[in-house]
Amino acid sequence: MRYWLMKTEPGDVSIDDLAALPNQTVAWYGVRNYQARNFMRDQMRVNDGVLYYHSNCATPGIVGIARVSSTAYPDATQFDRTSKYFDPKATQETPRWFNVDVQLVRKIPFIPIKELRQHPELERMRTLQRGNRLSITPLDPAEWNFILKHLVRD
DNA sequence: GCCAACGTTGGC
DNA sequence: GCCAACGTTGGC
Repeated sequence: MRYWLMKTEPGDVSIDDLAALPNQTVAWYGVRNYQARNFMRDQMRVNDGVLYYHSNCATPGIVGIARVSSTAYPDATQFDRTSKYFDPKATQETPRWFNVDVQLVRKIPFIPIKELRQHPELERMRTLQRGNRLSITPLDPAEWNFILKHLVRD
């Protein structure tokens, strides 16, 4: 069982958008970075833990807990000419991009990135590293446990 | 296969 | 809106 932090822009699929979707599940489409793709395709398993993170917004931070609810399958948007994620080099026979499904477990009280930065236990988190731009990053179990035990208040 | 130019990400 | 950091592209 692995743990992940997955970024989304709230204008794209916010935590409330996710909560309103059928089965509270979303296909994690649109990832066009090979490292992030490989995490989904090669390492993610059903029931892996996910921290749902809002990025590129006024107050970035963790907004919910989710889980991986499918293994990876070809990202449908790569074949869709009308999608901004269309990839002319991808074919049905040799898809280039993959995604998993992510299902909401529960919304949590907002944990801003500012607060994450205050804890030495989390200083090695990939998301907090300078220059990090990966939208999907692995979390140490220790980091996951620390956040759930000490930072999640409900 | 190098590497400069370019585009994107994302915190601030 | 700025800009540092990074990934990708494409000419050579």
